[in-house]
Amino acid sequence: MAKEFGVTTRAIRFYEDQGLLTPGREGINRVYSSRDRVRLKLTLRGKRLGFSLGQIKELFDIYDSARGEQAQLSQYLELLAARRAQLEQQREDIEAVLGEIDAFEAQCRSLLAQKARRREAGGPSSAA
Amino acid sequence: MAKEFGVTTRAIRFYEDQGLLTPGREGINRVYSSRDRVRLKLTLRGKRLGFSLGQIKELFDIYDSARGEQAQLSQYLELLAARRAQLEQQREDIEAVLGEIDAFEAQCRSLLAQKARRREAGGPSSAA
DNA sequence: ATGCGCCTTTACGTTTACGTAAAAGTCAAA
DNA sequence: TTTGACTTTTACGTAAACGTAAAGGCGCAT
Repeated sequence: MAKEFGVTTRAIRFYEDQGLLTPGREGINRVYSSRDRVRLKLTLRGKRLGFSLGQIKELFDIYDSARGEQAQLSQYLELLAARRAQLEQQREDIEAVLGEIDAFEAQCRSLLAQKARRREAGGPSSAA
Repeated sequence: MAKEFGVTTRAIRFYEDQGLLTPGREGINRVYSSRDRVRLKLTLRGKRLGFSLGQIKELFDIYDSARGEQAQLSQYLELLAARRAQLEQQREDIEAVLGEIDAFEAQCRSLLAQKARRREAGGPSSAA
């Protein structure tokens, strides 16, 4: 599974220690179910978004106990709302940074074009 | 400035150590320019997106040496493209997670509604 | 002069998320 | 049966990003 997802076995076992994965055993060897594969995928996605393993586990735990009492359900809804807010903040941040990157790229390209024109006009000299 | 941005002075000084901020001095005391304020804002935004301080510094350094040689400019464009790719991946991830949160929220709400109906119909008993 | 509040530097401590051996068990091929 | 490839557990090490004292300096109000 490590190769499959491009992570080390150490990382996978660490996720297991943290309760993110719960592989079965065949004798002593670990057997990963499709559930584990999904969870690993979600874990890596969470990581790409800057979530801590603890936060990711919270979400898993929530999902697992979806049949809890209504008080707990309400609590889950709260947590989900918090996550949603964070993600929307991130989305805003991403739009902002992408915009700035666009601007800076354009600036770079125009500088390069300028230099190219100067090379055509003024000859191959690099002097001013 | 710490209060202004809701971070500790320790964090601010740490960012300075890492070369993200470069406050001036009045005698021994630090004086933060508007440039520092902008950089702190960008730093915090980067952090919300899961960038490391090192990555953030790279972007600052790039921005600072925008007047480099064309070889460097091309290199900068490469780095910008890499960052853009990462951000677009994150955007995808965010959309996916937001979608899942929506689904889970809906599921939660329907469960709560069900329970509410049962309370109306079957009386206040919590049994099945 | 001295206490108070604020700033400064220095330095060790902590958490997170693994990396990196080390030592041992297992299973199949040669 | 021995070797090699793979797995397992155990455990110490590490980088990042600060937290948290500790110890002292600066200015000023009393």
